[in-house]
Amino acid sequence: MSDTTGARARRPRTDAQRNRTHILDVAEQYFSEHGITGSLDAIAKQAGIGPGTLYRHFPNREALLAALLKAREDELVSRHDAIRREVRDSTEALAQWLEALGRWSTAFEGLPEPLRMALTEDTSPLALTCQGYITITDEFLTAAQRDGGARPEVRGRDLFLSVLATSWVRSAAMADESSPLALNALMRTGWAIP
Amino acid sequence: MSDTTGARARRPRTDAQRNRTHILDVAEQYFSEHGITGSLDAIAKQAGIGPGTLYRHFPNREALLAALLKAREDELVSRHDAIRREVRDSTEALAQWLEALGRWSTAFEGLPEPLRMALTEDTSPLALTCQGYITITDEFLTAAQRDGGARPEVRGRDLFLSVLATSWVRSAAMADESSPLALNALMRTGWAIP
DNA sequence: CAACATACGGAGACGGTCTCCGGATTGTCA
DNA sequence: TGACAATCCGGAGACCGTCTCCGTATGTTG
Repeated sequence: MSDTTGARARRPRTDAQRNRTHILDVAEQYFSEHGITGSLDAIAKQAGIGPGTLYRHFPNREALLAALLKAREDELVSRHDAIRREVRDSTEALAQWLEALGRWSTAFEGLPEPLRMALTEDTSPLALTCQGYITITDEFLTAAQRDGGARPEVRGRDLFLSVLATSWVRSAAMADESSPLALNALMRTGWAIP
Repeated sequence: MSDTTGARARRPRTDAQRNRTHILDVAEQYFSEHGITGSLDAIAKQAGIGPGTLYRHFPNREALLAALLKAREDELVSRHDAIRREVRDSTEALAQWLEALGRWSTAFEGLPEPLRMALTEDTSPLALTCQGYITITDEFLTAAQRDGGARPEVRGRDLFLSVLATSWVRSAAMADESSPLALNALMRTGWAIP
């Protein structure tokens, strides 16, 4: 529905489109290096544009983040498909999905924070994404529960939050690198049935 | 060693002392209402003093926080004593200690964040406090492990981080109030041996 | 090539952190 | 008690980050 709609808007100007993708490129790198709390104006400057331009494309940090994560969404969705296709054991499938979620939520330093926020304020552009992933988690979870591999009292939302929480611990590189692993193990013994 | 040291500093002026405690009072209330990310200058204004005065007493937000938590330290220490005195079952003792830690780390909205930071940068005034509580956690934990109530591979540091992580989830009041409870339960099945 | 919609850019309002130092206040000692 | 020195106060303002507004520039369409 983007081609021949009745009163269709003309398509965005090419310079705008170019700027948009360029901002995303720069932001991707900048957030990777400085974490998501880095200065947005600095990103604009590094992209060679004015702050106004950046803020028109992405009205705030969350919007920019959402756009960046959109790119990684395909990655996660295809991982989701691969797991459904290749992993027979439903418990193992859940475990692998949670691991994929963990990688996703540590894409940038400090990412777990806005993700958690998005779960409370549904006005956030990240809220929809999170909700979708919770649903997927629930699917894997109920399958595992049906097969007796996961405790029945656990909910998908709780697992999603667990992943976020352990990713949050991992943030701000700890002196002790083993803690995130330990927490993951703790979580797993928490939801799994041996 | 505060009385008759050789070249002892004279004791602080009474107005300074008065200001200090007054700042703490105001900050306690302000952080309770607005979370720990509230404006420090606003606290100064509300206390009827200049920003400079606040920052001389507490050079940054962390220092102020540390001072506020110092007050609650007694509370936690006495809780620690009470548990050791009254709770016979070492596993139950550990559980109760973790619960006390959880309450401590949710004293103010947003508190878990600086606490986690303090664990990585040992220059923080909060670092010592955290370290102490990790040690205590380790004591309770090894006792529980000796009695076969806790998994041997778990470490005190991991449990402390777990508590912080669940408190972090609780922050920013979720629409779903049951999640923190669920996470706590998950954690417990994670470290406990039935 | 108009003329119109759209987008750009940067000046600057705003709010927060934190510093600096002239002036006020307190403690001390003769 | 009356200086004097040590100490502390207060607020102006430097600095940084977020975000807005609008005159100007650039694309797009007929």
